[in-house]
Amino acid sequence: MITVLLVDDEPQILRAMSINLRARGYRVVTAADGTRALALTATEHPDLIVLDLGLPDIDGVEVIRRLRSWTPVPIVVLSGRRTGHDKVHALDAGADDYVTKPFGIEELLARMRAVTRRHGVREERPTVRIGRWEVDTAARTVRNAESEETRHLTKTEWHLLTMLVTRPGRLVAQRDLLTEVWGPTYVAETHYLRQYVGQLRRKLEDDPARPRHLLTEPGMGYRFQPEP
Amino acid sequence: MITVLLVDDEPQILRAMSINLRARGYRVVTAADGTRALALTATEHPDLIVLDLGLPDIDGVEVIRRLRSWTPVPIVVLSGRRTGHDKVHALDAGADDYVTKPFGIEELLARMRAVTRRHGVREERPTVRIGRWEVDTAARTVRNAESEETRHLTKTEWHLLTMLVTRPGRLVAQRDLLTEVWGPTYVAETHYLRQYVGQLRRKLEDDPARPRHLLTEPGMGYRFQPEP
DNA sequence: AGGCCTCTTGACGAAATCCCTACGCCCCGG
DNA sequence: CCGGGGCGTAGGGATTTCGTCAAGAGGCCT
Repeated sequence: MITVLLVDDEPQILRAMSINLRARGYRVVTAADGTRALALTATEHPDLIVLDLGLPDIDGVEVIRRLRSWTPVPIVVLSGRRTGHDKVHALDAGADDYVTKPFGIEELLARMRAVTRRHGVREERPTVRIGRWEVDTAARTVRNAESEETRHLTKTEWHLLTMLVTRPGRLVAQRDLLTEVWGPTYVAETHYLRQYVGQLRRKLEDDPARPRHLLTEPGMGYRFQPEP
Repeated sequence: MITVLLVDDEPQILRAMSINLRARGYRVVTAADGTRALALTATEHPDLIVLDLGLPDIDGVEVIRRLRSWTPVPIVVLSGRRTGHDKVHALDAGADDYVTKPFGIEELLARMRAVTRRHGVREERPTVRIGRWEVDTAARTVRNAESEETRHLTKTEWHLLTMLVTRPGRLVAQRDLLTEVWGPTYVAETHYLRQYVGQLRRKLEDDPARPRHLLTEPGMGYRFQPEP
């Protein structure tokens, strides 16, 4: 699992971005100022740092400089200022890429992927095997381990599947699945689960009628059983 | 262990919810007003806050706002008011989820699980040993400590077993088991207990006829005896 | 508008679980 | 010796829950 250190002085932004990144399978550590950012980089060894330049204690560019004195960890900079100066200074100091606010989460994710790839961060994607299929919940792809065959999953199918595979071996209660995927008003609609689990089995299980990885626990919920 | 800060101005509710949450393995800290809630958040570093909006000193939404100025800790809001305004204000201020009174404990627990999960709070596994079996009541798994063998328990079996293993070494009265698992109208149906305890023994005890961990206390109830 | 994809909803046989009855055992006191 | 209370085991019918087919509803792109 890839660890990202998020550095921003606004708690709301930290919160929103954390939720998004965790949903994509990243492990997220947050810091609200430069001091903590430097400390956490040392203790948590993040694979990637996403850094807002406007920090309360230390100037963002200075943070980059201090990091670069001892670690080559990739750094993606965020900044609200549109002037190019920041960008130049940040890149000079050793940042790897730069995103200007306001930005879409997809843009940030794309930059993060690009930077980690360039740095050869162990492409240890949070990929999961279901039979002969390789499921990458971060990239949202399913492809056959041998051939180049791929499977397409819909948004709802991904949501449901992610809920299951991120808790390998654990029972996930029907209630949890329904509230998370369809919303709290759907807690009683268990037939949605049957419907969509059935679809996932048809797309991913070798023998959909005898599932080996997407298991039913009658009356309780479902369980993703990883390969032994 | 996950620490939950419970904030509510009614002592009975605090007490009832504390008991329930502790039985599920949470560590619980309580506060009866906003001032204490803010102070305890700083000193106890809870992993999750469950907050009633109607507080005697500070408005609940204001409490959320003050918390959010410095911490991204997940917040689940409780409110008796049915109007949507509260909900919107609370979520705007930075709450993560919302439960309207009256609510079932299961619903609250589901929301708590969803929120802590989204925030990447790591849930420890209260795993219990019964002979050569390792029982994980959170994941709902039973697996052999040496081999990869597993045992499957049904919903009712899990319910009953959880009641026993969460009170290690203590006698659990027949009436308590029946009330909790089958409901208050079944307090006289002691043969259900014999039936299901028998099934659990066959699945978990080395010698079901001579149980060493799921013990009968004739006329009173049953007791889970942990390994020495 | 038309077609495609996805989500929602209904219906029904199949499977798993639960509920319930029956029966035998042990211990104890009458 | 007998009978009763409490316990453990077995088995089958009843009920709930599940899987799947099928089709309608709604959104989005062409």
